[in-house]
Amino acid sequence: MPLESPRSQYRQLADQIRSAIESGEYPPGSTLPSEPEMTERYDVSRPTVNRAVAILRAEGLVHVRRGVGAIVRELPVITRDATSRYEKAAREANGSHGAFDGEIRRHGMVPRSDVEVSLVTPSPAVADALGLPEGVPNTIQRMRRMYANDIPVQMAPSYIPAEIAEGTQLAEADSGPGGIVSRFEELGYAQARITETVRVRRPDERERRFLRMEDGQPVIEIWHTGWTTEGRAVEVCVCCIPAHLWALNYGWPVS
Amino acid sequence: MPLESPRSQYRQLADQIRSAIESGEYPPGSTLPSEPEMTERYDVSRPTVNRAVAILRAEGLVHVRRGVGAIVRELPVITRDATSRYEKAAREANGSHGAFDGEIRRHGMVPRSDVEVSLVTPSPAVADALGLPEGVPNTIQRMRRMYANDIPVQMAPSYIPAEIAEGTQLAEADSGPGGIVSRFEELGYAQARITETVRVRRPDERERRFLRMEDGQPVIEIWHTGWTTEGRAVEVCVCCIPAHLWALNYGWPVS
DNA sequence: TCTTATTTGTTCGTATGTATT
DNA sequence: GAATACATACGAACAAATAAG
Repeated sequence: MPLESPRSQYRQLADQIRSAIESGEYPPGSTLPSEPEMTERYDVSRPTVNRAVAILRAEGLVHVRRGVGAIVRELPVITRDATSRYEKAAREANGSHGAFDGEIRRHGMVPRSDVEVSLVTPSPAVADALGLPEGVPNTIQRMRRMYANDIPVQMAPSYIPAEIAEGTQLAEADSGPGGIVSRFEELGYAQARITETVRVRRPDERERRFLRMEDGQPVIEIWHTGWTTEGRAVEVCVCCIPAHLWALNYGWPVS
Repeated sequence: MPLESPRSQYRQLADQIRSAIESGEYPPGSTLPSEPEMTERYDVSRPTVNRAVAILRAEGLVHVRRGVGAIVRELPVITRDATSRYEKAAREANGSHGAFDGEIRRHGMVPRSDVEVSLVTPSPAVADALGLPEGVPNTIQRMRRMYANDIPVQMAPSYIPAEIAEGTQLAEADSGPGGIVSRFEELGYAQARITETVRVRRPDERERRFLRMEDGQPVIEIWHTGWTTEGRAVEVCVCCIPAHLWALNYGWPVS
């Protein structure tokens, strides 16, 4: 590979492979040529090839497994419509259990999710968001792990004051039709206002492993808070999703 | 450095340096020890040190200049409050020209922005978003480059149908008090509803250079659309910001 | 189950180039 | 111009995961 000075070889190689992927030469599910093969084909060293592939990994374009190779990813971009996902119609459409189900079904994929419910001592940040005292086991955690076509796409622990949730379906794994938002309504804690804070960061090891994320790939973290008309925060959800898989939609009236 | 097998040396080293930064051992503005120095101190090869530093760069923690070293960044996280930034009060507070000015001032920093106005043929995506025919120079582009304390923090070209903007202050570099949203109001195209789509991606070369971004660092791209009560899209803004510098806030009533 | 070939992950030592001071 | 510091690249080697027999 002839090297044009301003652009490094590994970057040029990454560009070339990316083009090949986008042109369909390497379709989703196929593997790229092995590193030794590309070493020869492009006349560069193996570390250089490895570094080029690392770029594509960080972009979410390929998915590498040792002993197998670099597999081209299918890239179903999932749209999360924040505004409509908390409307009753969207939550209960097609018999969906909550917003996520409808979201994935709309993209023609099959949703699945696990929920683990437990009584926990919330982190200071969560306690603060809920207006609860710190360091006390006063919160129900609903740890949801979500999949689309069996691919992990979201990890989202929700936190609810135990005072509200205990003894109700909010503290059960199956939250029933319409998801927990519908349960809040029935319990007299209808969510009247939503706020969300969006940040991009690197995943921690646990998240990286669960979401099967490549090195260098960022996640989007959404702190989602549901408020009653009285201004009480009744639910905080810390949603963690692979950045390359999702697009977020928001819409609101200008007052 | 003794190597624990499951975690690579360069990752361990990155962790160590990160901790040192967070503990204040290397305060913002200071430089890390040089690579040869760390090579010796941690007893690893220089490429390994380089790779560890690359992680910190991608995280936005340090900023590397050849011939100088790795400089620890100050990390002022700027909050972009999407809901309130289009309210008149916020836009015109402190004599601010538009939402951005107020946003930066609120963080105790000094805002500055350049605007270049030109008549352009919009990309298909922009034309589509505005409901205009493609391939025709029918759009006013307001290319804004924004700075906080003279650090580039945002690149945001706005697109307005030429039919609306031409001959008005919308087509001038200085959009006047309250920013262009106020001008739309005066022209009878008050924005009644906002939609935003958020995506995370790698910056292109131009963006990377302007925003002084390190290798591997993602940007947030926000497609912002302003709609009139009649449902006409009168403004599309493609906002590009370094992901590590910003947090986005949204809030809306549940209907 | 064990073995072997394949493939990627990581690291080293070394060398050269380029930007800055 | 010289010294310093990072950027990139090569070749080699061994480790670890996987697949096939």
